[in-house]
Amino acid sequence: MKKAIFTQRIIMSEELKYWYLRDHKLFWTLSMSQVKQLCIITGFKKAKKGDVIYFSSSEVPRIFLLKKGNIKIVEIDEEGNETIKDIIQKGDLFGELTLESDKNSSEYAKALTDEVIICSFLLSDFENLMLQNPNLALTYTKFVGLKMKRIKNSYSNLISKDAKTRLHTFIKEWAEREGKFNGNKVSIDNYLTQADIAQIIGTSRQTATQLLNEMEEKQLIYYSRKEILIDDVSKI
Amino acid sequence: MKKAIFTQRIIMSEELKYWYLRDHKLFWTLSMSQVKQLCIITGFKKAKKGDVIYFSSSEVPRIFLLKKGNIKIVEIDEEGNETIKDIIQKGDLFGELTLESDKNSSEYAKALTDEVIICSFLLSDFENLMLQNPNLALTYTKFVGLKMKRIKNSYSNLISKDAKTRLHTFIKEWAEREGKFNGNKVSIDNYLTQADIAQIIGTSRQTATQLLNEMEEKQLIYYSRKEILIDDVSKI
DNA sequence: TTTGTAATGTAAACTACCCGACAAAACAAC
DNA sequence: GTTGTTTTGTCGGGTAGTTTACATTACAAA
Repeated sequence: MKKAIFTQRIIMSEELKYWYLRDHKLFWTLSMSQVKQLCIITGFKKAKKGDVIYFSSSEVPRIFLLKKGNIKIVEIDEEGNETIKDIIQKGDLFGELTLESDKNSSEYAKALTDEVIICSFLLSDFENLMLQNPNLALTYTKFVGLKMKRIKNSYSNLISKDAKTRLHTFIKEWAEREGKFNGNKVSIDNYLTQADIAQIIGTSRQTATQLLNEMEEKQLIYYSRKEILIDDVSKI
Repeated sequence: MKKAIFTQRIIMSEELKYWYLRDHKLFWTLSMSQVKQLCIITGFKKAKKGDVIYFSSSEVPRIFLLKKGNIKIVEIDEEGNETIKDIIQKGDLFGELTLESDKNSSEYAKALTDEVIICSFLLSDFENLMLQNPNLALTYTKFVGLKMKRIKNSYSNLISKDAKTRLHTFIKEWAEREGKFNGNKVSIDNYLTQADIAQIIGTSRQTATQLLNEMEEKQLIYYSRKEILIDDVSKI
């Protein structure tokens, strides 16, 4: 099950790092020098599909920014059961969004796609920058707030609906977030296994498989390991 | 089912309003004049148990602060099914945490306790103040972040665990947040019905009742409409 | 091309939980 | 007190979904 853990730190010129950060909406309001202030201690990590990425809690608290690819945040309990806590997509911030480090959590990230680029900076630096630049704080808050709203929605979706509805809403939302549209047809780049999907919608792998096949029989979707094709999103 | 809707706007001296706001951690960093800036347009509302409080979406977006009591935020879907979206406690901020108004949601709040005092101010004023006072921005960000973490936890708890575990974790967290401790014994001021609890942990009322009685048989808790007594929190 | 591993498919037994229905108890209003 | 309403208690029948267990297929590495 477990694969070799391998994450690589990339050596990068200051200039390049700068653009990586500047690229993100959150940092548009910052001046050149302010971004550089963050960059100095910025670490970049690259990972490949299946790689495990730890945010060792012993280190100084950091904020992460996913530049490329997709990762999942999972938590392991005493019995070794994986629980998916979050799916992070390109452009998302993650880590200590509370701006407070939390020691006793056994969370780690796992790369879902082949090319994953993570960029991180020190929490303290980020805080200082927020104090200097209130606009950054405002934007950041909106980011967190938006994310929260999303989570709350899937949350209430989860508790009240049955597995089928949950799968349908999940696929729909996924399509809306990441799908390439072509009229009503959508293609999604599928970096999740059926087991992953099952975990996300809170059901067993077997049920997820059954439901996906059922959707395929009804010609609603075409499922493969590489991509998911949706014939007509409005029908889902 | 529905009770008369009745919320009362209280006329208050500037001074008193000022202290209501200043009282909250979030506003400690603000100067006298800055708080007054918010206060000018601040509205206070008082409600009694069972009262429904609307945040009419037609109005200007606001941020709310619950000064006293407990309320629940519920959403009604097409078929009239209530879904509990949040339980707000004394001191909590709620409303548009995203700092963006959302028109098409049919949410409203319902008072759970007898004396509920809500204080609100305009979103735009708050944003301006955040820009003027970076420290406020930082504190606010931490607030939102913390809330997010809580939601995420209950979320992953909900999808992976069975009803019994969910109830246990809920009671435990409730005790930790609001209980009056006395060694390992805790007493919780119970403002929720078993139906409420069932909704929160995502199960049917009957199952919740069964599980609560089971816990009582095992001497883990003593349940009544007024309060919940826990013999030993560590055993839950 | 073979071989190993991860992902998907399928089926049957079992069970936690939902739902309907009704009774009893608790509380509030009169 | 009496009466009305909300909350809590209890019992089965039905079922969606879990679990175990194994087969098959896809894919990458040697």
